[in-house]
Amino acid sequence: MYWVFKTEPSECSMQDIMQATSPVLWFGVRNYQARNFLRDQVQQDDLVLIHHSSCADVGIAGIAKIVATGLADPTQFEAESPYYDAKASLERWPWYAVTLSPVQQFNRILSLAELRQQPELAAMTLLKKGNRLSVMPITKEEYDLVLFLTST
DNA sequence: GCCAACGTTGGC
DNA sequence: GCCAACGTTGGC
Repeated sequence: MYWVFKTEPSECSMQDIMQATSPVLWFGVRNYQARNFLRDQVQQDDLVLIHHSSCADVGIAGIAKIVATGLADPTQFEAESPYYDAKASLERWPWYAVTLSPVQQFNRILSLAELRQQPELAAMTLLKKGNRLSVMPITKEEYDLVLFLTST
């Protein structure tokens, strides 16, 4: 499948994924709908558009590939972490993480305004007003069109 | 910094 | 189980 992951570049940027020497752990999802996608549908070798959010240059920065799925997000067990969840135990934990390897960093950030100019992308969850999901499925057609835009 | 939109909480 | 109040997200 194809996905968009929302990430704050101050935590995990496309550059971080590019420069890492081993797969990067992508963690911090604390929304049940996004968690369910991550747990139940994200599969090894799926391709992911990496969207930078809450930053100066908002938009899609590149592509990563899923390496491992079904991992426990370690931060849910770390009391000092902002992602700590007191209800999580080693026997029973709610929050999942995956690892990512780089595929390609785009030569520019594709802004939301630019994506919105494409009528074929209007159905993308990422472009919906008020959307807060950090893990969103997209169609192959949407994925291919985003890739095409980076070549224009 | 503003504010719309959404998820979560908690009183009843 | 409803729903108002509250907190958070996130683009602008």
